[in-house]
Amino acid sequence: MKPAVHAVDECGVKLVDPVRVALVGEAMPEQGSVVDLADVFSLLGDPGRLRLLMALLEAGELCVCDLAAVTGMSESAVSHALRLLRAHRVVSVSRRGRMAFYRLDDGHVRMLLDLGLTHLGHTSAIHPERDASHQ
Amino acid sequence: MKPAVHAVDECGVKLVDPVRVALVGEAMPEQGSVVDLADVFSLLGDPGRLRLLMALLEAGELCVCDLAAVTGMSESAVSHALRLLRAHRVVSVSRRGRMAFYRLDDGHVRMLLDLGLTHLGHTSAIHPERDASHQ
DNA sequence: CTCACGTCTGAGCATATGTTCAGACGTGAG
DNA sequence: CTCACGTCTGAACATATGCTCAGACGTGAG
Repeated sequence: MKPAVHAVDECGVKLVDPVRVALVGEAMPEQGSVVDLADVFSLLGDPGRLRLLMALLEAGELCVCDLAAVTGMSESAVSHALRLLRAHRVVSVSRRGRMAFYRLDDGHVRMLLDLGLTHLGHTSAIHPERDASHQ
Repeated sequence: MKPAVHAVDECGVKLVDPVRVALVGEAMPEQGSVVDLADVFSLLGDPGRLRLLMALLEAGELCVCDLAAVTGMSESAVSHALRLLRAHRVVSVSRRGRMAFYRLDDGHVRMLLDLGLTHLGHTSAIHPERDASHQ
């Protein structure tokens, strides 16, 4: 059905299944899109930021110092993290007086977080030994 | 309804809304779980790995050299990335002869990838200026 | 057996990332 | 106005990350 060994494409690169490679290559999203998506995942890939986002998911809206208290991070670290999230439109600010209240502002990210929490539930069901205690 | 200014909790930390902070703190997943979830997101946060996984999502199964061709990475880089994904049980190998064929091996990750692709679609619909050309 | 091939691996390097520290900024209280 | 407070910022540092390079390993062809 297909060549047992390898073939060589126009550019001289060795391939095992050139047909499938070509098809998959066509179906792949453009470079820029992949990088953008990777950026989003990367944003969720830091424990500190992830805790910030889960706190906002739970609370709806929190100020910087309360976020610091909930996540156990320094207020400076929280501010840096929130700046990143703000730049990617993942969170939004509303300032009242001298305080800044943050909230989740991206439906897709909210879905990713929900799916992630589901994953957590399944994982702790599969690995009960990790289910020590709260915090 | 709530104190206009701040309060101080038992540990001497300044808080604006101690009640909400306590509630959210209770609802937060345990530290270890958050770190594990962050690890998963982090794994998807690299453009190279993300392209590898999307290629596998599309093709079902591919060998290392074909993965290198599809993603434009070196075979060494692909092998290093696959080792990481393998260690986290995101992909699985089946060796035939001297070739190694990889496939997606985590349902949750597959869902995250699907959701991500949806996000991509919406993003390019919202930001048409990014919709240059294929690849 | 001997060799070529596909894959894997460790070392080394350049870069990216997250934190702390010190201080600036804007706001509201006195 | 002056000061304290909550927040933001840049610099500096330590660490983590991903790549390349060179070579090792196991397998199958001759």
